[in-house]
Amino acid sequence: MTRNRARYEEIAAHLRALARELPAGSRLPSEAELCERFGVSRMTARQAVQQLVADRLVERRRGAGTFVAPDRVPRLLGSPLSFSASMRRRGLTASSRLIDRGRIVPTPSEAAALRLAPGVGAYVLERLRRADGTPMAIERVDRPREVAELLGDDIETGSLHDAFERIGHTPSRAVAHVTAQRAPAEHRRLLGLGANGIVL
Amino acid sequence: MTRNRARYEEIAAHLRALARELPAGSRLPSEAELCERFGVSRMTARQAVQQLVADRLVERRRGAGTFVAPDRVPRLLGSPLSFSASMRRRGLTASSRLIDRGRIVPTPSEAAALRLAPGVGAYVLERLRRADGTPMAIERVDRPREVAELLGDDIETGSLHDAFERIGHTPSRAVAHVTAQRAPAEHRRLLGLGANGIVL
DNA sequence: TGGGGCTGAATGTATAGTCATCTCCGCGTC
DNA sequence: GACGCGGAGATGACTATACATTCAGCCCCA
Repeated sequence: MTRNRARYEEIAAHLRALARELPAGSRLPSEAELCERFGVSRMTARQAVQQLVADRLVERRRGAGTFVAPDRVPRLLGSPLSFSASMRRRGLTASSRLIDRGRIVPTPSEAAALRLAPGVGAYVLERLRRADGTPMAIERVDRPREVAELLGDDIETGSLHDAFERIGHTPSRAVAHVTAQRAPAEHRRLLGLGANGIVL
Repeated sequence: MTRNRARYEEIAAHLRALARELPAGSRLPSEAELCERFGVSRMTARQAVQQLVADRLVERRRGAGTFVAPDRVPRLLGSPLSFSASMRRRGLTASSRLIDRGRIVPTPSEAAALRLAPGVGAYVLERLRRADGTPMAIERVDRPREVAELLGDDIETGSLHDAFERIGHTPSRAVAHVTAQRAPAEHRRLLGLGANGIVL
């Protein structure tokens, strides 16, 4: 009577709880420790850990141990924040075509959304993302200064997410926007977005 | 000299290729067949298959076999298209709070984006999505008629993705929109969006 | 002809190892 | 004090096996 839950599910639940209450980077119990604590074989403990790895809650470093994954929010919301990485995982080749880039003067309402003073120019970057040639998404990034440091980078095929991390801005929270619409200031207040928050 | 690729990676690559060229629902080789063909033990073959399962490229049915997963595009782009399911997988409780809903008369440009005749009203649905109480995303759906059939549903906590599927519209492609901006008609042409395509 | 049970096939769970490879850290040497 | 080597510990890859559970289809009997 194993009832409804397999042993490894039980262990995985225990680890999930740990991973949620421990700060990012904390070390989790090793496979050997789990074996002893739960009285299972190593493959069973391993299966539990791998479930968390698949969910990106945890990272394993060979020879070192198992650690709570950093930047949990972007991983939580999933792939669009890192299109390239997501496609790579699936064995597809991510590519992108630059549709447009340059400088615009935003309309007053756009300026408000970007927290810019009216009349100040903004940089625009717009790309068509493809997975093995099939168009999947359009990305458009409007950023006051940061994009300037990206213009000229290897943007045709690269990952915006990585690029943003290189210059020290990790996307924090995301606003998923079904059907295009401006995100009013009210939304950002509800989400507690900081000035560096990138809005999706 | 295993070189750079583990046996199970090799098998996984082979299966990925199969899964991509076969139509959805096709049966893939069983674990036993993979064992024989690649000369590995069952646990190794299994590891390869489970990699594809984690990527949602494949579904396994106990007692039946392994099959190419249906509706590949929404799964491909990941979670925001199905927030509830994504959170469930991570052991979190997805909830949502209705921010606003009702009828609006879109501005001319909004009407164009929705492919509506000017002056015709549209239904708006706007929700704050939370994972275990932490606000994660704002969803806003503008649809001419379909949303009407959702108003009154169990929308406070439910899944939009599921709801859309119930009434026969499966989200097809997605436009990921970094920083809020309207998606001009040009974008949808580039992506080849149909009238039922839901824009993210 | 219809229903029911049997059975083979397939996946799910779990055990108990082996060998490889990597990382971290301490200890000894220079 | 700096450097390097080595060992302990950790994950990665893989094997061989056993039993449980579920599904689907076939055959037989009524």
